[in-house]
Amino acid sequence: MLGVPEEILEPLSRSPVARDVAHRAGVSTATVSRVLNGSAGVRADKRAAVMRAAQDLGFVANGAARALSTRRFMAVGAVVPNIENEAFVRVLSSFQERLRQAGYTLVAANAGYDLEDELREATFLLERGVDGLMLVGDIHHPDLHARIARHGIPMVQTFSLSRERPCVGFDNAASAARAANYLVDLGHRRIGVISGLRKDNDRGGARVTGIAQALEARGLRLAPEHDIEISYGIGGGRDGFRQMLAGGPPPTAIICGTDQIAFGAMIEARARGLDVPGDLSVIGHNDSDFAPFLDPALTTIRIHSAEIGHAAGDHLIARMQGRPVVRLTQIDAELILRASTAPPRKPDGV
Amino acid sequence: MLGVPEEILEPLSRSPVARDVAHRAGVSTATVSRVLNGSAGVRADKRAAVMRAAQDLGFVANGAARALSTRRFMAVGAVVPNIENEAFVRVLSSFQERLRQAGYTLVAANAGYDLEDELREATFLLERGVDGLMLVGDIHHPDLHARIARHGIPMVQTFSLSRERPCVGFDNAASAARAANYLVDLGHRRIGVISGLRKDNDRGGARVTGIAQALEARGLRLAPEHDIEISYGIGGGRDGFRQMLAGGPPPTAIICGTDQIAFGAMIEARARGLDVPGDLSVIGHNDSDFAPFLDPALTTIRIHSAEIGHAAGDHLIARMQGRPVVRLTQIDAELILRASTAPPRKPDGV
DNA sequence: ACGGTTTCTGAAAGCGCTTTCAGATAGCCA
DNA sequence: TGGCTATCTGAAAGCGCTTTCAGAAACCGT
Repeated sequence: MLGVPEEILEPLSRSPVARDVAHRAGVSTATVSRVLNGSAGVRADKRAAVMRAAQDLGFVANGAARALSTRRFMAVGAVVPNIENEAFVRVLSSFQERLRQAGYTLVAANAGYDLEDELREATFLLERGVDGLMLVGDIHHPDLHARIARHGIPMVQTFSLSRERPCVGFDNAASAARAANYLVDLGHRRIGVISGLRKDNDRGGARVTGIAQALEARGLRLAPEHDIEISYGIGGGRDGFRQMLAGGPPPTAIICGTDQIAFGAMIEARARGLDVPGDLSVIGHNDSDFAPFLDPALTTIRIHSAEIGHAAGDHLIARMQGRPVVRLTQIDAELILRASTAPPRKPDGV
Repeated sequence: MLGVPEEILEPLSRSPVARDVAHRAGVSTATVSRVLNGSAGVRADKRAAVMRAAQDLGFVANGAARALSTRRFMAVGAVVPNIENEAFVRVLSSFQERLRQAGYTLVAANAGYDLEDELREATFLLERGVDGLMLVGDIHHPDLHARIARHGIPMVQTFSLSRERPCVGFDNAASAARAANYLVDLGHRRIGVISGLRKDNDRGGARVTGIAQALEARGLRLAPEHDIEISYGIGGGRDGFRQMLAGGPPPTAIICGTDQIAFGAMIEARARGLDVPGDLSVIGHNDSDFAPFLDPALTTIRIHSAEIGHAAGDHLIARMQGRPVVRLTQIDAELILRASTAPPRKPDGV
């Protein structure tokens, strides 16, 4: 009573091919193809017969044969540094949404912040025959662009802007600088940074640079002991803040590379009896779903991931279809003010 | 000085094919193929010549042609309910790891907890020619299995166990029941549940059922007003707990469908002046990365996502290679005890 | 140095689809 | 109804690779 055993359909000799449909409908494979695709100019009765036959047989065109014949695979690849990172997942998700609408499949790969690995994964996708490629950031293996070019497919890079390559992103330095300026405006003078690993990661690097420059422009500086680099995560945030406190006079405000890091830093601050935002203002990055629910709610730089994904998708689709595109799409990040930032308790003279 | 313009490689006539390599190496395409693949029995000098030529030309075999010829696509599909859900991402990630090692590509799709959409996405992957398919859960569109069978490819379902289909997962009901029993052992008598949407989601449903049965076995019951269904997320957890409090005497403990929900419920509890775990014990699901860092640290049911992904990958690879496999792999979830659970402050008589 | 093996190698036949090209049909006007 | 154009349709030629099959080359023992 639990339904037919699975094997009943299994040995179905071989899946039907276009010729089977053609036979059954009494037409040629050419007509079958015409009906199932472009469908231009096939007489109504034949069309119906083909549809019917295809239906009956449960015909599904063989993708490889089609790809070989049309020389288009209808798939695009994406290589992201970390598929478990919320921001990238959101981009992939919205990217896929667009692609799917246009009939493309997304094939995503994970490169783990390593240039060699990224090259390997991208090559793998290229071999598979993807029709386009999405990359993250502006730092890649020296061979990567040549390989992509050799395949003659379009690529777009996301998150960072670039003069040289088509891109969809924002100015990491500028938006981090905005956060820094906001803190300075509030009266903070000793401002720290806890970022994730910056090696081969232009986003992280640009953010710190942006902050340092903003501070300098205001006559302040990012002290080396307040510039901490950790591996991502809540635990990293705790460690990072602990480390920062070990290095001289504590900052009155910190900017963190992710909301997870900010969360960790806040936990550590509380454990040390520091009040947020009274003793320490905290700013995160990404506006993760939990950010508004922290105590206090986290001020953060919101990256419009969904829009980046959509724009990257639109860009690639347009190019694959030979339509004109703009090379650079800027989607600015936004500073979301919440309760984790406030003027320092006793304004520091410089 | 910024490097050569991008166009320099772009119009590279056409990417090299096996015949070009063959020419250059002075052999036939058959030999090229032999060298680049199975490589059995080709004289060393010819082999070297072919390698050399392939290298020089930057030859990359056309995947579609290869797939068409071998009738194997070297890709497997996965359809998950929500690609932004941590648990699924972790499974995909470890699943991909295994596949990648075996030379397969993972193509993942998002079905959004809707059976029709799942069918659509799976069909899409099937059309693409995937050699295997991973699904989540035990509830699917009635046509789905027939379609998969028609393609003659193996599939494996994850997270839920099944008598009828190959699967890798755990007994959702049993592990939730274990959590319930633990709470009862602590002395709790009024236990509530906040789960995500259960429609077309056997995992969620099984968990609640498991809890209800466990309570009944101990002479208790899951009161309808303590059985709340919400859409996932922290906000949902807050709403859910609020709703629960509105329905009569409050529970002294709750089990939540995810750690996010638990987080939300804890926030709401605190907002209402309830102490966790003094007034309310909370158990989550998944052991998300933030769980140990909540205040108090969250007791939760840890799902060994990485192991599920690995096992599912191994299973599929074995079947695609025609090796024997076990149909059912059980990877039990584990109750991780932390600080969010404790005996109720004043033990309730039943 | 020769026949018999054994090892290599290339020609050619697909894999299943799309698409061109020319022939077959249908449609139209006088 | 005949001739001409406009539509449809099928045969056949690929797409670029793998793989079979049979012939060529290399190797062996005597």
